[in-house]
Amino acid sequence: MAENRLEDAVRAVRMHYLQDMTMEAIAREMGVSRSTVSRLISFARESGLIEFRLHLPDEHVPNIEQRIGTQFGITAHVVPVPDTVSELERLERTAMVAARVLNNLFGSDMVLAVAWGNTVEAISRRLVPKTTHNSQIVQLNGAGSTEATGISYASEILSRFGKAYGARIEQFLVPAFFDYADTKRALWRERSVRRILDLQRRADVALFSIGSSTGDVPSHVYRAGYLNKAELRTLKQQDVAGDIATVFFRRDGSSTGIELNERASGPNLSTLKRLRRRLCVAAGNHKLPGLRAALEGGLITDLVIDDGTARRLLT
Amino acid sequence: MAENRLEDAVRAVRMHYLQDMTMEAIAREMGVSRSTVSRLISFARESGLIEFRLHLPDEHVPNIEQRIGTQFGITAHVVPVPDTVSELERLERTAMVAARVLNNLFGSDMVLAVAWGNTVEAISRRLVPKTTHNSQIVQLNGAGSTEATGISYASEILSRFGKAYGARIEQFLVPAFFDYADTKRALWRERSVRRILDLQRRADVALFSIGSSTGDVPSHVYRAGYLNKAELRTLKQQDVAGDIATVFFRRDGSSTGIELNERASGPNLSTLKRLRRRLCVAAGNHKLPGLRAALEGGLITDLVIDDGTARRLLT
DNA sequence: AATCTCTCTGCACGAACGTGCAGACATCAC
DNA sequence: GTGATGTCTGCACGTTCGTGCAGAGAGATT
Repeated sequence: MAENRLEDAVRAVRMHYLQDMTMEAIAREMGVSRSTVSRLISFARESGLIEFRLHLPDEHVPNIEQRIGTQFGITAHVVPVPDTVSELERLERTAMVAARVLNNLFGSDMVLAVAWGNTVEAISRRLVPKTTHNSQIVQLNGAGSTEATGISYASEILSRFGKAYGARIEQFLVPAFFDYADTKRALWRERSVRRILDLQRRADVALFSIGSSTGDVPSHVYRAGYLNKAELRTLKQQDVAGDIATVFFRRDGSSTGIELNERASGPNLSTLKRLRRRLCVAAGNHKLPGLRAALEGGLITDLVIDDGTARRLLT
Repeated sequence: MAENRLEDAVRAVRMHYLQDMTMEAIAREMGVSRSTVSRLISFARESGLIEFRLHLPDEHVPNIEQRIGTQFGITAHVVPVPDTVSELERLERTAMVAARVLNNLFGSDMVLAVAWGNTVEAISRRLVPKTTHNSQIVQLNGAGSTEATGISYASEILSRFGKAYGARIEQFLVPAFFDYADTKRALWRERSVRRILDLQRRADVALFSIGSSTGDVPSHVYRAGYLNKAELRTLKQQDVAGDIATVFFRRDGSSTGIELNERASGPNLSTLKRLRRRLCVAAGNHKLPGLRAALEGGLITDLVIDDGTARRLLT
């Protein structure tokens, strides 16, 4: 029966979307009730069996996207969200679009490196399944903290990606930040760790957001358990604008001389920049300073951003 | 205003299909009525702004398609249609799918050669617009007859294609069949005609159905005004199974020695076979003998066919 | 200025759709 | 055999959507 369900779904979807038939008519032809057809079609949508693809006649790409694209040399996807909605809904809706954009970038025989945090978590809940072969998901930075809640959180995110793409997942079982740079250097020599590092370097697509200390929902790493007050103060003194996967950078996109990076588990920025596609998802104005800096540093190749933040980015 | 309409449509479509919002909610955000949103979205669908793409997890391609595909070495699209519906509806629904399949084959910088007839006419009415650049549509065979109704019929079909793709169209202003082979040979030397012939030879995609003398709706060329009774009798004697664009062939796909082909306006089969993609659309059992022959002769690379006919094809 | 014509919008109604619920049926444990 | 458990289906209801119609507004015509 289970295989039949999928075939039925294909049949129903074809009739509905490709032949413009009503579910009623499809039900009659398939000899089931209309509700069953409705359910088959929902099932098909949820399992990514059908994709809605937008064909913009080039000259009609919304000009915010065009302007962001040309100004920063990236591909931009602007998510229409009115300024009135809550930060949370803005994030959710941006995440939903990001999930679909990701589907166009990631596929068989590829490696996807994912950071973790509020934004990526939201995306992980909205992923549209897509069957791939021989692909892998690798965690981009460690999640261990003094409170130890981060690990299961990160691994849950990761497993959602694995499930959606039918891919093998590789956790990165190290703390987000080390207390001693020496420990990191030592660990980085271990073969188990090097295997992960190597996979990260070979990633075809990296997915991340921008970490920021401000905003209603500050990024995880700026909250208790990861960094202490002294460290946070130091970051501020060094004019840090944001971070990607625990690696900090300044307004001009540079990261040299920021001591904390020596103890961070994420990839240094020059390593990151070697990856082919670097998909950044940024929702909310509090991401702006960090986003500007990341764009300045050329850390991003593809951007999903909400409407309001996009407009402010251009001013 | 006109440009705004398109942008609004894009916005609405994105919210509806990519963010799963109801039209009600979209209307609120855009400050218009729900009906306007509904109309914007219909408009977007009709103008091909949004495409519904089916992702089959490979191993789940309906096995009729798979079997036809491997048995004949082609790509098959089987249109689910119950056996109970009328021939007419079967044709309409097959045509609708064919129009979408064509959109995947044809694009910018390409030449499309179209035959004309009941099937292609139905397709022309269902075309999904798609903007292309520097592409051309060329008529594959002449339409003139002793009754002279065919020309405007064929040119209307052609212009629909041109409109849908924003492409230049080239009519082929010659009769479907010549009375004297000499006339054809003479005309084929004319530069105006050679320009068309050359375009046909350079076509990237050819679109045609199979002509057949049987069935409720026999193909145009088998009806009055094109061939007389003696000619039809001769075809029968020579064991002709069908035709593509006025060029006849036998059960084994061969066409040598069929005298009428010397006087036909369509491309001879070896010329046709040089084209990269040859999309055949066949709806209805009466097309079966001709279709088998065409497949036998390797004249087809892509096939859109209704379910019932597909099943019979495999037996 | 008055009138006509064309296009676009919201309203209102009927058609199409999604989903909680309860019954049917299969599977498994004991 | 009996009951527990889980999955699937159709029904019925509330929601969401498409569309004929009539009014509003913008040019064009006289």
